[in-house]
Amino acid sequence: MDETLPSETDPVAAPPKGTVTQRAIDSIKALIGEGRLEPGQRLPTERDLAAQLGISRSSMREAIRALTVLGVLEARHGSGIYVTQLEAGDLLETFGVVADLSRGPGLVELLEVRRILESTATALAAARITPDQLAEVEKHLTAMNATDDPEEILAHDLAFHREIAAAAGNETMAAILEGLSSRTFRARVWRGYQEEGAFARTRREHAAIHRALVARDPEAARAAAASHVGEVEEWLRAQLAP
Amino acid sequence: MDETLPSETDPVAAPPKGTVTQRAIDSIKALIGEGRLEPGQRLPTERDLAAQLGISRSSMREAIRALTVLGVLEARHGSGIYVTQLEAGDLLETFGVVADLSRGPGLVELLEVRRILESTATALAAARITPDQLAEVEKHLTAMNATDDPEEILAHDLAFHREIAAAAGNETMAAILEGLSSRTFRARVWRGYQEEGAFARTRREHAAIHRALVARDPEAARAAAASHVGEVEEWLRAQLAP
DNA sequence: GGGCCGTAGTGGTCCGACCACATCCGTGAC
DNA sequence: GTCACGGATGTGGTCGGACCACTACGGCCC
Repeated sequence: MDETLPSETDPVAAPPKGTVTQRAIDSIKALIGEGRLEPGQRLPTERDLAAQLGISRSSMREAIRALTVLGVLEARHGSGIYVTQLEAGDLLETFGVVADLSRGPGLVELLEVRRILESTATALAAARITPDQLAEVEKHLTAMNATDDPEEILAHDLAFHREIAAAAGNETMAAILEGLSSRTFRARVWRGYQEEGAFARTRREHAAIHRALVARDPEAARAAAASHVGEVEEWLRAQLAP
Repeated sequence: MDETLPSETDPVAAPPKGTVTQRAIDSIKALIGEGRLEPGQRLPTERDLAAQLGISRSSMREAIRALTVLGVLEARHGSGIYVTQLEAGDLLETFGVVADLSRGPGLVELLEVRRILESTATALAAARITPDQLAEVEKHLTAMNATDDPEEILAHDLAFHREIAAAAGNETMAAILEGLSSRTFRARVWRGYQEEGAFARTRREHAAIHRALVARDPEAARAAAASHVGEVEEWLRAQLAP
Protein backbone atom coordinates (compact mmCIF):
# COMPACT_ATOMS: atom_id res chain seq x y z
CA MET A 1 0.00 0.00 0.00
CA ASP A 2 1.17 3.53 -0.56
CA GLU A 3 -0.62 5.08 2.37
CA THR A 4 0.79 8.52 2.91
CA LEU A 5 0.18 11.41 5.28
CA PRO A 6 -0.55 14.90 3.96
CA SER A 7 2.88 16.41 3.51
CA GLU A 8 4.14 19.48 5.32
CA THR A 9 4.20 22.78 3.52
CA ASP A 10 7.95 22.61 3.86
CA PRO A 11 9.37 21.95 0.40
CA VAL A 12 13.07 21.50 1.11
CA ALA A 13 14.34 20.58 4.55
CA ALA A 14 12.80 20.58 7.99
CA PRO A 15 14.40 23.03 10.40
CA PRO A 16 16.67 20.82 12.53
CA LYS A 17 15.61 22.24 15.88
CA GLY A 18 15.57 20.20 19.07
CA THR A 19 15.88 16.45 19.16
CA VAL A 20 14.64 14.32 16.33
CA THR A 21 12.08 12.66 18.56
CA GLN A 22 10.69 16.01 19.70
CA ARG A 23 10.24 17.02 16.10
CA ALA A 24 8.32 13.83 15.45
CA ILE A 25 6.07 14.52 18.45
CA ASP A 26 5.37 18.04 17.24
CA SER A 27 4.75 16.84 13.71
CA ILE A 28 2.10 14.34 14.74
CA LYS A 29 0.53 16.81 17.16
CA ALA A 30 0.41 19.35 14.35
CA LEU A 31 -1.22 16.85 12.00
CA ILE A 32 -3.97 16.31 14.55
CA GLY A 33 -4.28 19.97 15.46
CA GLU A 34 -4.71 20.89 11.83
CA GLY A 35 -7.35 18.25 11.37
CA ARG A 36 -5.36 16.12 8.97
CA LEU A 37 -5.68 13.27 11.42
CA GLU A 38 -9.18 12.64 12.75
CA PRO A 39 -10.14 11.11 16.11
CA GLY A 40 -10.26 7.33 15.85
CA GLN A 41 -8.31 7.28 12.64
CA ARG A 42 -5.58 4.74 12.11
CA LEU A 43 -2.07 5.99 11.49
CA PRO A 44 0.46 4.46 9.11
CA THR A 45 2.75 1.87 10.63
CA GLU A 46 5.67 2.89 12.82
CA ARG A 47 8.00 1.91 10.01
CA ASP A 48 6.19 4.05 7.45
CA LEU A 49 5.90 7.03 9.77
CA ALA A 50 9.60 6.85 10.52
CA ALA A 51 10.41 6.69 6.84
CA GLN A 52 8.14 9.63 6.01
CA LEU A 53 9.87 11.84 8.56
CA GLY A 54 13.27 10.47 7.65
CA ILE A 55 14.04 9.20 11.14
CA SER A 56 14.70 5.80 12.63
CA ARG A 57 11.96 3.57 13.92
CA SER A 58 13.39 3.79 17.44
CA SER A 59 13.00 7.56 17.54
CA MET A 60 9.53 7.33 16.08
CA ARG A 61 8.59 4.77 18.69
CA GLU A 62 9.67 7.15 21.45
CA ALA A 63 7.51 9.86 19.92
CA ILE A 64 4.54 7.52 19.70
CA ARG A 65 5.06 6.37 23.28
CA ALA A 66 5.12 9.99 24.41
CA LEU A 67 1.85 10.77 22.64
CA THR A 68 0.41 7.55 24.02
CA VAL A 69 0.98 8.53 27.65
CA LEU A 70 -0.50 11.93 26.86
CA GLY A 71 -3.69 10.20 25.78
CA VAL A 72 -3.44 11.45 22.21
CA LEU A 73 -2.58 8.15 20.52
CA GLU A 74 -3.40 4.56 21.33
CA ALA A 75 -1.22 1.67 20.19
CA ARG A 76 -2.89 -1.72 19.75
CA HIS A 77 -0.47 -4.60 19.59
CA GLY A 78 -0.77 -6.40 16.27
CA SER A 79 -3.33 -3.99 14.93
CA GLY A 80 -1.94 -0.48 14.54
CA ILE A 81 -1.74 3.00 16.03
CA TYR A 82 -4.90 5.04 16.37
CA VAL A 83 -5.82 8.59 17.32
CA THR A 84 -7.95 8.57 20.47
CA GLN A 85 -11.36 10.25 20.53
CA LEU A 86 -9.53 13.29 21.95
CA GLU A 87 -12.22 13.66 24.57
CA ALA A 88 -11.70 15.04 28.03
CA GLY A 89 -11.29 11.62 29.55
CA ASP A 90 -8.57 10.64 27.10
CA LEU A 91 -6.48 13.76 27.40
CA LEU A 92 -6.88 14.41 31.11
CA GLU A 93 -5.85 10.97 32.27
CA THR A 94 -2.38 12.33 32.88
CA PHE A 95 -3.83 14.75 35.40
CA GLY A 96 -3.71 11.96 37.94
CA VAL A 97 0.08 12.01 37.79
CA VAL A 98 0.07 15.54 39.13
CA ALA A 99 -2.01 14.51 42.09
CA ASP A 100 0.11 11.43 42.66
CA LEU A 101 3.46 13.17 42.68
CA SER A 102 2.67 16.51 44.26
CA ARG A 103 3.56 16.97 47.88
CA GLY A 104 3.64 19.49 50.67
CA PRO A 105 2.17 22.88 49.73
CA GLY A 106 1.23 21.55 46.33
CA LEU A 107 -1.25 19.15 47.90
CA VAL A 108 -3.07 21.97 49.65
CA GLU A 109 -3.20 23.96 46.43
CA LEU A 110 -4.59 20.92 44.65
CA LEU A 111 -7.32 20.59 47.26
CA GLU A 112 -8.08 24.29 46.90
CA VAL A 113 -8.59 23.81 43.17
CA ARG A 114 -10.72 20.80 43.86
CA ARG A 115 -12.83 22.72 46.36
CA ILE A 116 -13.52 25.40 43.78
CA LEU A 117 -14.40 22.99 41.00
CA GLU A 118 -16.22 20.47 43.15
CA SER A 119 -18.45 23.09 44.73
CA THR A 120 -19.36 24.49 41.34
CA ALA A 121 -19.94 21.04 39.89
CA THR A 122 -22.18 20.09 42.80
CA ALA A 123 -24.15 23.31 42.38
CA LEU A 124 -24.63 22.58 38.69
CA ALA A 125 -25.63 19.03 39.51
CA ALA A 126 -28.31 20.23 41.90
CA ALA A 127 -29.93 22.06 39.01
CA ARG A 128 -29.49 19.40 36.37
CA ILE A 129 -29.39 15.97 37.96
CA THR A 130 -31.87 13.43 36.64
CA PRO A 131 -33.83 11.00 38.81
CA ASP A 132 -31.73 8.11 37.50
CA GLN A 133 -28.50 9.86 38.32
CA LEU A 134 -29.82 10.82 41.74
CA ALA A 135 -30.69 7.19 42.41
CA GLU A 136 -27.16 6.21 41.52
CA VAL A 137 -25.77 8.81 43.93
CA GLU A 138 -28.02 7.50 46.68
CA LYS A 139 -26.88 3.96 46.00
CA HIS A 140 -23.28 4.84 46.73
CA LEU A 141 -24.26 6.98 49.70
CA THR A 142 -26.12 4.09 51.25
CA ALA A 143 -23.37 1.60 50.50
CA MET A 144 -20.80 3.96 51.96
CA ASN A 145 -22.68 4.17 55.24
CA ALA A 146 -23.35 0.46 55.41
CA THR A 147 -19.81 -0.78 55.74
CA ASP A 148 -16.75 -0.27 57.91
CA ASP A 149 -14.21 -1.43 55.36
CA PRO A 150 -12.09 1.64 54.57
CA GLU A 151 -11.35 0.36 51.09
CA GLU A 152 -15.01 -0.03 50.30
CA ILE A 153 -15.87 3.33 51.82
CA LEU A 154 -13.20 4.97 49.70
CA ALA A 155 -14.50 3.30 46.55
CA HIS A 156 -18.09 4.44 47.14
CA ASP A 157 -16.91 7.87 48.22
CA LEU A 158 -15.13 8.21 44.90
CA ALA A 159 -18.16 6.96 42.98
CA PHE A 160 -20.45 9.29 44.94
CA HIS A 161 -18.55 12.37 43.83
CA ARG A 162 -17.99 11.00 40.34
CA GLU A 163 -21.71 10.61 39.76
CA ILE A 164 -22.32 14.15 40.94
CA ALA A 165 -19.59 15.51 38.70
CA ALA A 166 -21.06 13.62 35.76
CA ALA A 167 -24.50 15.06 36.52
CA ALA A 168 -23.05 18.56 36.26
CA GLY A 169 -22.91 18.04 32.53
CA ASN A 170 -19.34 19.16 31.93
CA GLU A 171 -17.19 16.18 30.98
CA THR A 172 -14.00 18.20 31.09
CA MET A 173 -14.65 19.31 34.63
CA ALA A 174 -15.56 15.77 35.60
CA ALA A 175 -12.32 14.47 34.13
CA ILE A 176 -10.25 17.02 36.02
CA LEU A 177 -12.03 16.18 39.26
CA GLU A 178 -11.44 12.52 38.56
CA GLY A 179 -7.74 13.21 38.36
CA LEU A 180 -7.82 15.30 41.50
CA SER A 181 -9.44 12.41 43.32
CA SER A 182 -7.14 9.71 42.04
CA ARG A 183 -6.99 6.66 44.16
CA THR A 184 -3.44 7.12 45.39
CA PHE A 185 -4.03 10.81 46.07
CA ARG A 186 -7.00 10.15 48.27
CA ALA A 187 -5.25 7.22 49.87
CA ARG A 188 -2.38 9.48 50.86
CA VAL A 189 -4.48 12.33 52.22
CA TRP A 190 -7.73 10.72 53.34
CA ARG A 191 -6.00 8.03 55.30
CA GLY A 192 -4.62 10.35 57.96
CA TYR A 193 -7.79 12.43 57.93
CA GLN A 194 -10.10 9.52 58.53
CA GLU A 195 -7.86 8.07 61.19
CA GLU A 196 -8.73 11.04 63.34
CA GLY A 197 -12.30 9.87 63.60
CA ALA A 198 -13.68 12.05 60.87
CA PHE A 199 -16.06 9.34 59.69
CA ALA A 200 -19.07 10.84 61.42
CA ARG A 201 -18.32 14.30 60.08
CA THR A 202 -17.82 12.93 56.57
CA ARG A 203 -21.19 11.21 56.74
CA ARG A 204 -22.91 14.39 57.87
CA GLU A 205 -21.34 16.31 55.01
CA HIS A 206 -22.28 13.72 52.44
CA ALA A 207 -25.81 13.75 53.77
CA ALA A 208 -25.92 17.53 53.46
CA ILE A 209 -24.77 17.34 49.86
CA HIS A 210 -27.41 14.74 49.14
CA ARG A 211 -30.15 16.81 50.75
CA ALA A 212 -29.22 19.78 48.62
CA LEU A 213 -29.36 17.66 45.49
CA VAL A 214 -32.77 16.29 46.40
CA ALA A 215 -34.01 19.81 47.16
CA ARG A 216 -32.50 20.98 43.86
CA ASP A 217 -30.89 23.83 45.74
CA PRO A 218 -27.68 24.87 43.91
CA GLU A 219 -26.49 27.32 46.54
CA ALA A 220 -26.93 24.84 49.36
CA ALA A 221 -25.15 22.23 47.26
CA ARG A 222 -22.29 24.61 46.58
CA ALA A 223 -21.88 25.41 50.23
CA ALA A 224 -22.06 21.78 51.32
CA ALA A 225 -19.48 20.65 48.79
CA ALA A 226 -17.14 23.54 49.53
CA SER A 227 -17.37 22.83 53.21
CA HIS A 228 -16.80 19.12 52.63
CA VAL A 229 -13.56 19.60 50.72
CA GLY A 230 -12.60 22.58 52.83
CA GLU A 231 -12.58 20.47 55.97
CA VAL A 232 -9.95 18.18 54.54
CA GLU A 233 -8.08 21.16 53.15
CA GLU A 234 -7.87 22.80 56.56
CA TRP A 235 -6.82 19.58 58.20
CA LEU A 236 -4.02 19.10 55.68
CA ARG A 237 -2.95 22.70 56.05
CA ALA A 238 -2.65 22.20 59.77
CA GLN A 239 -0.66 19.03 59.25
CA LEU A 240 1.93 20.85 57.16
CA ALA A 241 2.14 23.97 59.29
CA PRO A 242 4.07 22.84 62.37
CA MET B 1 30.62 3.01 39.96
CA ASP B 2 28.09 0.75 41.63
CA GLU B 3 25.29 3.26 41.95
CA THR B 4 22.11 1.39 42.66
CA LEU B 5 18.50 2.28 43.27
CA PRO B 6 16.73 1.08 46.39
CA SER B 7 15.44 -2.31 45.41
CA GLU B 8 11.80 -3.26 45.28
CA THR B 9 10.35 -5.32 48.06
CA ASP B 10 9.87 -8.01 45.46
CA PRO B 11 12.39 -10.75 46.20
CA VAL B 12 12.05 -13.00 43.19
CA ALA B 13 10.44 -11.83 39.98
CA ALA B 14 8.31 -8.85 39.02
CA PRO B 15 4.73 -9.68 37.97
CA PRO B 16 4.93 -9.56 34.15
CA LYS B 17 1.82 -7.46 33.61
CA GLY B 18 1.47 -5.05 30.72
CA THR B 19 4.29 -4.08 28.43
CA VAL B 20 7.85 -3.95 29.64
CA THR B 21 8.02 -0.21 29.03
CA GLN B 22 4.88 0.42 31.05
CA ARG B 23 6.38 -1.50 33.94
CA ALA B 24 9.47 0.68 33.75
CA ILE B 25 7.34 3.83 33.79
CA ASP B 26 5.41 2.62 36.81
CA SER B 27 8.61 1.57 38.58
CA ILE B 28 10.21 4.97 38.26
CA LYS B 29 6.97 6.73 39.17
CA ALA B 30 6.72 4.52 42.24
CA LEU B 31 10.31 5.31 43.24
CA ILE B 32 9.46 9.01 43.16
CA GLY B 33 6.09 8.60 44.82
CA GLU B 34 7.64 6.65 47.68
CA GLY B 35 10.26 9.31 48.14
CA ARG B 36 13.19 7.15 47.13
CA LEU B 37 13.95 9.63 44.37
CA GLU B 38 14.01 13.26 45.44
CA PRO B 39 13.24 16.30 43.26
CA GLY B 40 16.35 17.45 41.45
CA GLN B 41 18.15 14.20 42.06
CA ARG B 42 20.16 12.58 39.30
CA LEU B 43 19.20 9.10 38.19
CA PRO B 44 21.57 6.30 37.18
CA THR B 45 22.39 6.14 33.48
CA GLU B 46 19.92 4.75 30.99
CA ARG B 47 22.13 1.70 30.64
CA ASP B 48 22.23 1.06 34.39
CA LEU B 49 18.51 1.63 34.81
CA ALA B 50 17.77 -0.82 32.02
CA ALA B 51 20.08 -3.39 33.55
CA GLN B 52 18.55 -2.98 37.01
CA LEU B 53 15.06 -3.65 35.66
CA GLY B 54 16.31 -6.37 33.35
CA ILE B 55 15.05 -4.68 30.20
CA SER B 56 16.70 -3.34 27.08
CA ARG B 57 17.99 0.19 26.82
CA SER B 58 15.47 0.90 24.05
CA SER B 59 12.52 0.11 26.27
CA MET B 60 13.99 2.08 29.14
CA ARG B 61 14.50 5.04 26.83
CA GLU B 62 10.81 4.95 25.88
CA ALA B 63 9.89 4.97 29.55
CA ILE B 64 12.19 7.90 30.23
CA ARG B 65 10.84 9.79 27.25
CA ALA B 66 7.31 9.23 28.51
CA LEU B 67 8.15 10.58 31.96
CA THR B 68 9.98 13.46 30.32
CA VAL B 69 6.93 14.68 28.42
CA LEU B 70 4.91 14.34 31.61
CA GLY B 71 7.28 16.78 33.27
CA VAL B 72 8.49 14.27 35.82
CA LEU B 73 11.99 13.73 34.49
CA GLU B 74 14.41 15.92 32.59
CA ALA B 75 17.14 14.51 30.34
CA ARG B 76 20.24 16.60 29.78
CA HIS B 77 22.30 15.51 26.84
CA GLY B 78 25.78 14.50 27.92
CA SER B 79 25.02 15.02 31.58
CA GLY B 80 22.35 12.66 32.85
CA ILE B 81 18.70 12.24 33.77
CA TYR B 82 17.25 14.26 36.62
CA VAL B 83 14.00 14.39 38.55
CA THR B 84 12.29 17.75 38.06
CA GLN B 85 11.32 19.91 41.03
CA LEU B 86 7.88 18.29 40.73
CA GLU B 87 6.24 21.67 41.09
CA ALA B 88 2.94 22.68 39.54
CA GLY B 89 4.62 24.29 36.55
CA ASP B 90 6.61 21.16 35.76
CA LEU B 91 3.77 18.69 35.98
CA LEU B 92 1.01 20.79 34.45
CA GLU B 93 2.86 21.71 31.29
CA THR B 94 1.04 18.88 29.55
CA PHE B 95 -2.24 20.62 30.30
CA GLY B 96 -1.64 22.78 27.28
CA VAL B 97 -1.98 19.74 25.07
CA VAL B 98 -5.56 19.32 26.19
CA ALA B 99 -6.38 22.89 25.22
CA ASP B 100 -4.55 22.52 21.93
CA LEU B 101 -6.26 19.36 20.78
CA SER B 102 -9.78 19.74 22.18
CA ARG B 103 -12.48 20.85 19.79
CA GLY B 104 -16.16 21.40 19.48
CA PRO B 105 -18.08 21.02 22.75
CA GLY B 106 -14.83 20.36 24.57
CA LEU B 107 -13.68 23.89 23.90
CA VAL B 108 -16.77 25.35 25.55
CA GLU B 109 -16.31 23.08 28.54
CA LEU B 110 -12.70 24.18 28.77
CA LEU B 111 -13.77 27.81 28.78
CA GLU B 112 -16.35 27.02 31.45
CA VAL B 113 -13.63 25.56 33.66
CA ARG B 114 -11.49 28.57 32.96
CA ARG B 115 -14.31 30.93 33.86
CA ILE B 116 -14.74 29.23 37.20
CA LEU B 117 -11.05 29.18 38.05
CA GLU B 118 -10.23 32.57 36.58
CA SER B 119 -13.01 34.33 38.46
CA THR B 120 -11.92 32.76 41.73
CA ALA B 121 -8.27 33.54 41.07
CA THR B 122 -9.10 37.14 40.27
CA ALA B 123 -11.14 37.43 43.44
CA LEU B 124 -8.25 36.06 45.48
CA ALA B 125 -5.87 38.41 43.72
CA ALA B 126 -8.03 41.40 44.64
CA ALA B 127 -7.49 40.52 48.27
CA ARG B 128 -3.84 39.60 48.11
CA ILE B 129 -2.15 41.48 45.31
CA THR B 130 0.90 43.56 46.24
CA PRO B 131 1.63 47.03 44.88
CA ASP B 132 4.49 45.64 42.79
CA GLN B 133 2.28 42.99 41.26
CA LEU B 134 -0.44 45.54 40.63
CA ALA B 135 2.06 47.76 38.84
CA GLU B 136 3.02 44.83 36.64
CA VAL B 137 -0.63 44.21 35.80
CA GLU B 138 -1.08 47.85 34.90
CA LYS B 139 1.99 47.76 32.69
CA HIS B 140 0.47 45.05 30.52
CA LEU B 141 -2.92 46.69 30.56
CA THR B 142 -1.43 49.93 29.26
CA ALA B 143 0.70 48.19 26.66
CA MET B 144 -2.31 46.22 25.50
CA ASN B 145 -4.31 49.36 24.88
CA ALA B 146 -1.44 51.17 23.20
CA THR B 147 -1.05 48.95 20.17
CA ASP B 148 -3.09 47.58 17.31
CA ASP B 149 -0.90 44.60 16.56
CA PRO B 150 -3.00 41.52 17.36
CA GLU B 151 0.07 39.51 18.22
CA GLU B 152 1.24 42.05 20.73
CA ILE B 153 -2.23 42.46 22.19
CA LEU B 154 -2.48 38.71 22.64
CA ALA B 155 0.90 38.59 24.37
CA HIS B 156 0.01 41.33 26.84
CA ASP B 157 -3.45 39.88 27.34
CA LEU B 158 -1.85 36.61 28.35
CA ALA B 159 0.62 38.35 30.65
CA PHE B 160 -2.17 40.42 32.19
CA HIS B 161 -4.09 37.36 33.30
CA ARG B 162 -0.91 35.51 34.21
CA GLU B 163 0.13 38.21 36.65
CA ILE B 164 -3.29 38.18 38.25
CA ALA B 165 -3.25 34.40 38.58
CA ALA B 166 0.18 34.60 40.17
CA ALA B 167 -1.05 37.21 42.61
CA ALA B 168 -3.78 34.83 43.74
CA GLY B 169 -1.07 32.87 45.51
CA ASN B 170 -1.92 29.40 44.25
CA GLU B 171 0.76 28.17 41.86
CA THR B 172 -1.21 25.09 40.92
CA MET B 173 -4.20 27.13 39.88
CA ALA B 174 -1.96 29.52 37.99
CA ALA B 175 -0.35 26.63 36.14
CA ILE B 176 -3.73 25.21 35.14
CA LEU B 177 -4.91 28.60 33.94
CA GLU B 178 -1.66 28.96 32.02
CA GLY B 179 -2.46 25.72 30.23
CA LEU B 180 -6.04 26.81 29.58
CA SER B 181 -4.72 29.98 27.98
CA SER B 182 -2.06 28.34 25.85
CA ARG B 183 -0.98 30.36 22.91
CA THR B 184 -2.50 28.13 20.27
CA PHE B 185 -5.75 27.76 22.19
CA ARG B 186 -6.29 31.48 22.42
CA ALA B 187 -5.16 31.94 18.86
CA ARG B 188 -7.83 29.50 17.71
CA VAL B 189 -10.69 30.94 19.75
CA TRP B 190 -9.79 34.59 20.24
CA ARG B 191 -9.08 35.17 16.58
CA GLY B 192 -12.64 34.78 15.48
CA TYR B 193 -13.95 36.53 18.57
CA GLN B 194 -11.80 39.62 18.09
CA GLU B 195 -12.54 39.78 14.40
CA GLU B 196 -16.10 40.62 15.29
CA GLY B 197 -14.98 43.91 16.75
CA ALA B 198 -14.83 42.81 20.32
CA PHE B 199 -11.76 44.89 21.03
CA ALA B 200 -13.67 47.69 22.71
CA ARG B 201 -15.62 45.29 24.86
CA THR B 202 -12.47 43.45 25.84
CA ARG B 203 -10.87 46.72 26.89
CA ARG B 204 -13.85 47.65 29.02
CA GLU B 205 -13.77 44.28 30.71
CA HIS B 206 -10.07 44.46 31.38
CA ALA B 207 -10.55 47.92 32.82
CA ALA B 208 -13.31 46.62 35.09
CA ILE B 209 -11.04 43.84 36.35
CA HIS B 210 -8.31 46.34 36.99
CA ARG B 211 -10.63 48.69 38.87
CA ALA B 212 -11.74 45.85 41.11
CA LEU B 213 -8.12 44.97 41.87
CA VAL B 214 -7.27 48.56 42.72
CA ALA B 215 -10.36 48.79 44.93
CA ARG B 216 -9.37 45.48 46.53
CA ASP B 217 -12.92 44.31 45.99
CA PRO B 218 -12.93 40.50 45.59
CA GLU B 219 -16.60 40.20 44.68
CA ALA B 220 -16.37 42.84 41.99
CA ALA B 221 -13.22 41.18 40.69
CA ARG B 222 -14.94 37.81 40.59
CA ALA B 223 -17.88 39.21 38.66
CA ALA B 224 -15.70 41.10 36.21
CA ALA B 225 -13.50 38.10 35.47
CA ALA B 226 -16.46 35.74 35.14
CA SER B 227 -18.16 38.12 32.79
CA HIS B 228 -14.97 38.56 30.78
CA VAL B 229 -14.49 34.85 30.13
CA GLY B 230 -18.23 34.28 29.93
CA GLU B 231 -18.52 36.63 26.98
CA VAL B 232 -16.12 34.55 24.94
CA GLU B 233 -17.78 31.39 26.18
CA GLU B 234 -21.18 32.52 25.00
CA TRP B 235 -19.78 33.63 21.67
CA LEU B 236 -18.15 30.26 21.13
CA ARG B 237 -21.28 28.42 22.19
CA ALA B 238 -23.23 30.36 19.60
CA GLN B 239 -20.64 29.55 16.96
CA LEU B 240 -21.05 25.83 17.53
CA ALA B 241 -24.82 25.80 17.84
CA PRO B 242 -26.01 26.37 14.29
C1' DG C 1 47.39 30.34 39.14
C1' DG C 2 44.60 30.32 35.19
C1' DG C 3 43.13 28.95 30.87
C1' DC C 4 43.33 25.46 27.24
C1' DC C 5 42.39 20.89 25.52
C1' DG C 6 41.94 15.98 25.61
C1' DT C 7 39.24 12.32 27.35
C1' DA C 8 35.84 9.57 29.61
C1' DG C 9 31.05 9.23 30.25
C1' DT C 10 26.35 10.48 29.11
C1' DG C 11 22.15 10.89 26.39
C1' DG C 12 20.65 10.81 21.18
C1' DT C 13 20.22 8.22 16.99
C1' DC C 14 20.31 4.49 14.02
C1' DC C 15 20.12 -0.35 12.30
C1' DG C 16 18.62 -5.06 11.99
C1' DA C 17 16.71 -8.99 13.97
C1' DC C 18 13.29 -11.57 16.35
C1' DC C 19 8.97 -12.14 19.15
C1' DA C 20 3.88 -11.73 20.35
C1' DC C 21 -0.35 -10.64 18.93
C1' DA C 22 -4.38 -9.33 15.75
C1' DT C 23 -6.49 -9.76 11.54
C1' DC C 24 -7.84 -11.60 7.32
C1' DC C 25 -8.74 -15.19 4.13
C1' DG C 26 -8.77 -19.64 2.18
C1' DT C 27 -9.87 -24.20 3.31
C1' DG C 28 -12.60 -27.68 4.78
C1' DA C 29 -16.48 -29.93 7.27
C1' DC C 30 -21.22 -29.74 7.94
C1' DG D 1 -24.54 -22.09 1.59
C1' DT D 2 -22.72 -21.45 6.21
C1' DC D 3 -19.63 -21.74 9.69
C1' DA D 4 -15.43 -23.06 12.20
C1' DC D 5 -10.76 -23.80 11.86
C1' DG D 6 -5.96 -22.63 10.93
C1' DG D 7 -2.27 -20.72 8.62
C1' DA D 8 -0.27 -16.54 6.39
C1' DT D 9 0.57 -11.82 6.78
C1' DG D 10 1.25 -7.57 8.87
C1' DT D 11 1.50 -5.00 13.07
C1' DG D 12 3.42 -3.23 17.46
C1' DG D 13 6.86 -4.88 21.26
C1' DT D 14 11.50 -6.11 22.57
C1' DC D 15 16.21 -6.72 22.14
C1' DG D 16 21.35 -5.94 21.28
C1' DG D 17 24.88 -3.44 19.47
C1' DA D 18 27.02 0.30 17.13
C1' DC D 19 28.07 5.03 16.50
C1' DC D 20 27.33 10.15 17.13
C1' DA D 21 26.91 14.66 19.89
C1' DC D 22 27.46 16.77 23.84
C1' DT D 23 29.01 17.62 28.77
C1' DA D 24 31.96 17.56 32.38
C1' DC D 25 36.10 16.81 34.48
C1' DG D 26 40.95 16.91 35.12
C1' DG D 27 45.57 17.19 33.71
C1' DC D 28 48.61 19.81 30.97
C1' DC D 29 50.85 23.85 29.38
C1' DC D 30 51.81 28.58 29.61
